[in-house]
Amino acid sequence: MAFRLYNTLTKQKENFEPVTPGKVGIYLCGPTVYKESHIGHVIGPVIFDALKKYLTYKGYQVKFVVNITDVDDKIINEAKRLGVPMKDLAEKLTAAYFDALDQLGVNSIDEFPRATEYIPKMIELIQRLAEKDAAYATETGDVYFDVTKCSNYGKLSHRKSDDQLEGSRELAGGGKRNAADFALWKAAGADEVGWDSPWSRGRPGWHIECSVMSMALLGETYDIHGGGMDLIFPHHENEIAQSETATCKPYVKYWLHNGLTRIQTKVAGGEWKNEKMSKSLGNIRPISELLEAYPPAVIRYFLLSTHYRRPIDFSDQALTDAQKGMMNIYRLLDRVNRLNGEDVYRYPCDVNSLTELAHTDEDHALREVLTAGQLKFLETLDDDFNTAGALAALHDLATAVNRYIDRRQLETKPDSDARTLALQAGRMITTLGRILGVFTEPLKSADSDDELTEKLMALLIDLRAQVRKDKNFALADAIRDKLTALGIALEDRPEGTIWVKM
RNA sequence: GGCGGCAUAGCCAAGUGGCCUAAGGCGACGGUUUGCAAAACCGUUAUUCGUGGGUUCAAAUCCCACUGCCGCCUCCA
Repeated sequence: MAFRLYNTLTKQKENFEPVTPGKVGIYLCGPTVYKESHIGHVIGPVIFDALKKYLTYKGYQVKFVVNITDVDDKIINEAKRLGVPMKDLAEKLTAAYFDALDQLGVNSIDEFPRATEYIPKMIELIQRLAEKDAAYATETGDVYFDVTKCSNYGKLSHRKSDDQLEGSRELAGGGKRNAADFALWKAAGADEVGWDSPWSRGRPGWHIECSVMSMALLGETYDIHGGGMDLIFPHHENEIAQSETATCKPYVKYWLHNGLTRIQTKVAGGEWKNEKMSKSLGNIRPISELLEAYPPAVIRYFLLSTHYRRPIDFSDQALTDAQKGMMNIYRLLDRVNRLNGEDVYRYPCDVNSLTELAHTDEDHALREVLTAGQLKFLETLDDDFNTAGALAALHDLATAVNRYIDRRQLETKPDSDARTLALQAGRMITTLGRILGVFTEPLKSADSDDELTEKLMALLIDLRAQVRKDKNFALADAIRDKLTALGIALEDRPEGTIWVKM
């Protein structure tokens, strides 16, 4: 089956065919760094990081760019409020953003261009527009894009600008030819950061940096541009207008928009409702807070467990449930590791060995389930990158492997080939998971255990084994119950007792 | 006021014309296993997909109306 993606531009799923065969360029709108990043800022990176990994798996050579908007009115105002230079504020917040991405396993982004590094190129683009009379300067030194010079303005958001303007928009700035015209360049106040330009000492408008940086790094026509649904209008609409008017070429082939993160907010009257998380609504949950409360792998899994175009509601309940579900697979992976004294994460599944190792009917049945699961996983992703469906396929596989280990009683009967088959089956799960950046390594808990804890737990388990041997079950159970109260679960398994933190 | 999206079990969530008497997860309830647990496995938990019409041999999936929620039109990932 061909890989299909939903394109906001055409409002339908389309077969994916890159502009240049074999190569894919992806640009994702990154943060404006004026306040700490919240959960909504990482959903795009996680989704598109997974998408790049999938495209790479499919054999494409992918270049993935995420911008950092480090000059903007909001940053200037926030820096003023804090009494720090704009640059320092932007750098500090950018570093925090990078740290969050790193923790979430977002490691496939090739370039993070910063707006301040592309000012000359922005001025160039504005000049190109001015030559075509699509950009005009006002008396105050601001420069606007004239939307009437773009014949298909509104093609992405599917709205006609005339319909929108009835009493809704203030003509901020003044001097505009049309109400829908947007700023390409803004004159700076005396005490504000600014760059010299033919029109005024000033700074770029909001949309220009994405057009310039994406085209500089990916070409004037590239494959995929992503962002949150809230960016469709005006941001992406304006990007298209200014880019295509300047180049007379199609700007982007596939526009992908992810659903917004919602969170419960208490509204006037004391009721709760789910609404978009955004800085201006004041209901943000910083990503740093979340990364302390949950293992980053859980957040990544949670974000991928809903189709990317749907809004996703964040709550502790939802994250806890996701973690529990995810643990099922981690437990299975631990189980095959114990069985083989091997690392299931380290090597990919050796598909040929599945056939070589299969002897009994049970073995062959497992092999068939694995093949079917792999197919389901990949086919599901091919249909508009349905990560939720793909993760379901991994759960099916985990259940099948658990069942296999149970039926073949591998924990009590040493059957080397069967155990290896179970290991390879586990590796099928990690191999597929790796395509989305999940189940790539053992789950790290928020607080790691030190060596002393390990030794003390070994000691307790040893003592408890002794009293169990003596049939002193009351004492053995007391030890277990008290550990449970401390958040530690003991599991008496055929090969011995293991402990896990709950 | 204009434009758009969504509505699937107790909860989360796939599926968007026939393989659906609808994946997967959480929760719940039985059973196997266990000294007892935990974990794992097996089984049960939506004849039905917001409501009402319509199209079709066939609809959760298409069309119309209605209701509710969300988003955009001003900064937003």
